[in-house]
Amino acid sequence: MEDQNKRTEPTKSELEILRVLWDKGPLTVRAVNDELLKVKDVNYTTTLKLMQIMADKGILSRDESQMKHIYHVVEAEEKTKDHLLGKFVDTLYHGSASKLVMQLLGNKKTSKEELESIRKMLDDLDE
Amino acid sequence: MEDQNKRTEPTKSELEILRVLWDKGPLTVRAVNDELLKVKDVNYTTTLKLMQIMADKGILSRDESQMKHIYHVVEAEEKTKDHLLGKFVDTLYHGSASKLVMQLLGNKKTSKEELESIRKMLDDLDE
DNA sequence: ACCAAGGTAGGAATATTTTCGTACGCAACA
DNA sequence: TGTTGCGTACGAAAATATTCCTACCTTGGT
Repeated sequence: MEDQNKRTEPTKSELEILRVLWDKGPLTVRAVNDELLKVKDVNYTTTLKLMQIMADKGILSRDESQMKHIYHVVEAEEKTKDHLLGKFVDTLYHGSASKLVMQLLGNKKTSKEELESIRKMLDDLDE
Repeated sequence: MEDQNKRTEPTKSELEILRVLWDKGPLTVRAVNDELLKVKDVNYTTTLKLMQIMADKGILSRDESQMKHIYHVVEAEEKTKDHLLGKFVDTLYHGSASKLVMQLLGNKKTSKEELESIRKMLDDLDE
């Protein structure tokens, strides 16, 4: 039995920070904030506070050996996403992955290339 | 240019109510609350308030001709889900639908039947 | 030695979301 | 007619999430 279910979800803001760390790897608060600033207006201490909270929760851990602490994500990116995706499928598609994919395929935004890529994955899976 | 982007997302609780209405069709507050009670402990007036707020926001509309108001969802279920799915893909998979599907396929929870169903959809799409 | 720049810590103020207490209306019926 | 059950309305409390002010520390340059 997994404990996936009682896991505490990252909030919206926390997720923004996770995305930066997933993409760029372990960073200082300053670096994370600089990334966020490219997208939205946010005060340095706000990001600091958020990352401290995330560290408290165990979502992040940090290297305090230097004055500029370096934060890194504790759980593997794929595992977190897996959890979030599972919850999403449950919430919107009654747990049916194929219903979700159907919606994706019906979606205008999904390009030919994406569709080809998906088919290839299915084929590869048969081996 | 769509206005999909500035659309205001339903909150978590609002989504729970939407799911009930999507599944069961237009209902009174009492009926929605009864459904929610199967899953969680929630006071009637809480559900009432939430649905009133949703009506204010334009997410729901209601038939007030009877004392027991009947609420129904304004926007088509598929359209709302499409929007939420799009945002999800953007947020977690940099907008790549195939990356999301890859995660889905790698997920233990996705059954053989689901996979077959997905393949069939892709095949059908070729015609 | 001092100052400036840039870092952390933490509490308090805000904003948002969720919950519920209370007032009040209407209809059935003893 | 009065009382009970079930409905709506709405303000305010409570819980969460977000933002930022202020204090203080450390390092580097003058």
